[in-house]
Amino acid sequence: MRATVKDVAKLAGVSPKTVSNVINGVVFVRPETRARVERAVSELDYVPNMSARGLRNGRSGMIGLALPDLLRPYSAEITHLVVELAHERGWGVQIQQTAAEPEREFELLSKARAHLVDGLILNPINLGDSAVMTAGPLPPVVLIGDVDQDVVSQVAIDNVGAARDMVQHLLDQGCRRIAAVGTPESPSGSSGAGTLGGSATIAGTAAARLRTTGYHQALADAGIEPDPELEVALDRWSPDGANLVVSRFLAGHEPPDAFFCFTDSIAIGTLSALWAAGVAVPDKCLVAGFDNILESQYAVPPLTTIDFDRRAFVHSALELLAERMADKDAVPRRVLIPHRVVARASTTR
Amino acid sequence: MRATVKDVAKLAGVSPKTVSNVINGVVFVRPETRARVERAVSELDYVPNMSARGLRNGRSGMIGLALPDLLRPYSAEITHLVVELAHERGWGVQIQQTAAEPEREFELLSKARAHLVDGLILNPINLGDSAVMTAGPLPPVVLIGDVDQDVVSQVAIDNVGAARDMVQHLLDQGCRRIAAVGTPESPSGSSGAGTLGGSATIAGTAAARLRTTGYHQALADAGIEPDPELEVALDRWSPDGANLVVSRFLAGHEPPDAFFCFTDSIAIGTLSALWAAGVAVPDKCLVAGFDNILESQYAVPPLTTIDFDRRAFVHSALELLAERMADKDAVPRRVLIPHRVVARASTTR
DNA sequence: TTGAAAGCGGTACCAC
DNA sequence: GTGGTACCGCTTTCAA
Repeated sequence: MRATVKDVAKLAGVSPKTVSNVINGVVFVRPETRARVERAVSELDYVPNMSARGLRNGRSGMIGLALPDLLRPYSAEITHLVVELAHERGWGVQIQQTAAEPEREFELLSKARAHLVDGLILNPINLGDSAVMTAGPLPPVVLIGDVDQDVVSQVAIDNVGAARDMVQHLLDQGCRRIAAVGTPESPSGSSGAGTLGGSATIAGTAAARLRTTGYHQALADAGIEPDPELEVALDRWSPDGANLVVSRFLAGHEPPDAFFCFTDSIAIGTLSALWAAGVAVPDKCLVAGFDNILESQYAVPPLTTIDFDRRAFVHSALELLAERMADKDAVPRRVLIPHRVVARASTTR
Repeated sequence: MRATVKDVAKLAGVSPKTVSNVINGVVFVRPETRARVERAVSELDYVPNMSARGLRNGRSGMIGLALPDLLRPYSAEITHLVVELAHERGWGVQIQQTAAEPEREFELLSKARAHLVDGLILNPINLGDSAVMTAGPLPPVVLIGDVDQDVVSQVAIDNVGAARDMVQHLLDQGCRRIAAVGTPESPSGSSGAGTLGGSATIAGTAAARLRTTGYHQALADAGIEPDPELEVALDRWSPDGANLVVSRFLAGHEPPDAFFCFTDSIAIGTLSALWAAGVAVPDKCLVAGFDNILESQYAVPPLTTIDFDRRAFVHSALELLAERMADKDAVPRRVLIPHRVVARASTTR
């Protein structure tokens, strides 16, 4: 049977409270007593019961991480960093997949309120309908990614600016006819090359809208009229989705001067479609991505992309969460992480 | 303040026990009583406290998933499926990263014994030194991936057979000089092209050894003497590591007929190195991977790889875990998931 | 079918 | 500095 504080206390000849003091090491305990307790602990192979501790303290020592889709390499990098940096703070990480379903986001908040997690890092997709905006008393929550709200703390990058910078970079390379891949699905379905079916939709994402805005701004600055035909909508930001819509696009259009893909995953699918269509990159057509995932450097050819300090990004998220956990009434903060264009072979001839 | 069972009971005019019965829906409750309780629950916005329930029941409703490195796309796919399939069983998933450090694997088992998780799915790297093999009473554990042991349940694929099949495929394409990328580091450091530094080591992994064995077997079957120069060691199975060692290899050797890469991530780094060196794939050199990650289909060129049913793989892991959780003394089982070679453009001229 | 009370394992409040 | 004790919220005997 499992040993408890009482067993340890009995063996060490002290009270349960003293055992607790030794384990949590907060108040001063006479070294001799401490040693006796520690010996008893190891002798009985005692491990504290987290459920009991959680019940008593009202905290579980775990945070929740909710991402729309764990398959995206971007998600994997975020997860990796959250787990690592949370570990440094002594927090465990419970992971959830919201599949862009508001219902799942709601379920999460319940779990948080059920004291399963002490706080939540949430990468929302459909925040408009999301529970975050509607529910009453919230657990400590930090949003990652772009969302228009000021209810909870948030860490993000300047999506509009980054998209503008990237399109500017493509313009600098002499491109005029620049397609965007990953634009929000238009309700009318009139966009360039059709869309891919699927339950998990990313259309309407704040990021998609903001990056489209940046794309439009850069074109406008260069005096170029946006061509709706060049806006390729996508309902899932994945290589397979991108590969499909870009292949369709190429079947119906001349290749543009460049494809600005809203994520590196999209860019990888785009590169594949161009390769299959026999369009050489960067000789005939440039390709740029967004996020600088690890794989992008080893794409063929290596991919130009938007980079930002992901570790700083996640660090800020945890910092903001810690703030909220310490003081539920702290005023929500918003942290913006700087970005830059990383030019690689896919956009340099 | 948070509502508790008592509050609900009082409002509904019943006892806490009845509330519990309604919530857990196990015993029969008079519909009228049930309705009253349910109304009280929603009126008070009651959410059960999981810590208390966990303390009482001795189960937390969560399982732990421990992977050596969350960055690998392969890990991301596993995580995705574990989270999804565990969700279907009503389990939460706590995620850990062991960084191939036995110490972290040990920490995990502690957490399991601390009742933070009810069971553990562990992808071990250094199982030789791992706590799994040494510790006394284990929580329910299922290993994923190849390991030589019969202490706990396990789900795996036939690494030797799969590697042999893949090399056979390359031989069938007319290759004779076939390099292997990802072989274990030899202690003497005498292997092909040197290795990459780093704290997280994957050398000595069972998978690396088994895939090397399969590679040797296929060569032997074809009457080809293995050439140690063609065994490129790698201490991290990542694109950057592979890109580096393959670039070095190409600087010192003629390109082989083919590279058999021990994972798709390695293959992606290898494709990039070949592209940079101006070696055309598949015209001058074939490349094959292993795992069939989502990205491999959209590599340039699309990557030949070993595929297996990942969903079945994870499903089996959860099934085995459920068995162990139900009966700690159940005899450990081992499930083998079938594999097949998926031939794509990277190995077909 | 439902109610009352005990207890899961730790910790905080108060004494000493 | 350390010991007793109540109590966190839920579930599970045992009675009614």
